[in-house]
Amino acid sequence: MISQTAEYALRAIVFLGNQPGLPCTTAKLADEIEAPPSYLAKVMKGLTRAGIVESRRGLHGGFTMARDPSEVTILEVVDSVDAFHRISDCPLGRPAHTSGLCPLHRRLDDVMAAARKAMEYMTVGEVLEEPGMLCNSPCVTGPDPQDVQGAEDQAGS
Amino acid sequence: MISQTAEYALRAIVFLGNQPGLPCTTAKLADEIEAPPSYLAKVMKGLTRAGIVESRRGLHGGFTMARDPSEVTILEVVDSVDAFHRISDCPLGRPAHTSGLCPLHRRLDDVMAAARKAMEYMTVGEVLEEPGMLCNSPCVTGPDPQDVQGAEDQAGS
DNA sequence: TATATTAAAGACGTAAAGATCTTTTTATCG
DNA sequence: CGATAAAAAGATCTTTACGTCTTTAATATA
Repeated sequence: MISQTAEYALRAIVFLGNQPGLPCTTAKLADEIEAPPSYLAKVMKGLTRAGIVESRRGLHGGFTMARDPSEVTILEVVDSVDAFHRISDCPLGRPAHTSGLCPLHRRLDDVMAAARKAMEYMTVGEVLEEPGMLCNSPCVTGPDPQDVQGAEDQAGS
Repeated sequence: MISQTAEYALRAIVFLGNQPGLPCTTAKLADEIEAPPSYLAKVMKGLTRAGIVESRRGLHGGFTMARDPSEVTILEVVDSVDAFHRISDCPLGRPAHTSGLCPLHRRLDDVMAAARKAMEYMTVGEVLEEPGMLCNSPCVTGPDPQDVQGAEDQAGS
């Protein structure tokens, strides 16, 4: 639902939002948010094109927030790198459904709409203001992933 | 968000729910719901394992609903073929976040939770009962996809 | 102006989702 | 029993998302 690409974008924005004015290079950002540096470079291009961050090349360059974090929604960030689609047309292309979706797809679109709306109302500023350490705050001394995986409820035999 | 695989599963369930008792073969189902037959066969295995449909091999075999459509939620169908995950652990594995997510990931998990809950409350029966033609009803004479693509609002340059 | 530093752009490689095909197993019917 | 019809199982192919690498363009500083 939220792609890996969107995850990286969100982590990057949260980090940049925490250092207003200070440009951060792709390399440093990647290190901070634990994203692959070369891939992050691509992701940042999307954020730049969307006008969420500003980029400066050359020495002392890097990325800074282009707008106030309180004016940037989570949805904008997600959409800028990985368009989050609603269902607007019948996936089966039924001519009878060109105006209005069938009961099934209307419901599925409702789910999408709910998720979209939830993200539209969440701003980056809100996330920053909330007390509690962010993932990319330097809150720990060493990385210790602990590899807690599994123990998911499995319905199949 | 709702994968192609889940789409096929949902269309199949809606079709089967419309013909209680009558077994439908993979080939017929695929034709009706416009899914690739060989791939649909795989998808149906997931639904069978989850106990949502029953399968019968041999002549006059096929798939039928194993439970009443009103007792089957959209979420169950989606989960049976393509587990829909919540965010339970910090994606960065921060030891400080083993109990509780950071402000960002808690919000992202909220979005997931909302989507999940929405699907949990939608039953297949509800979809079937609603007036309005379903995508896979034989409501049209010929397929005319019309290829209406594009014209999406684009936030970029 | 020359050099170092940085993002932009794009070619290329990898992994996972989506899709196809073949073989095996189970069932029906003559 | 033999033939046919169907799902189950699994090998393989394709497409797309994810990720790496190299080259180019822009910016700062000496």
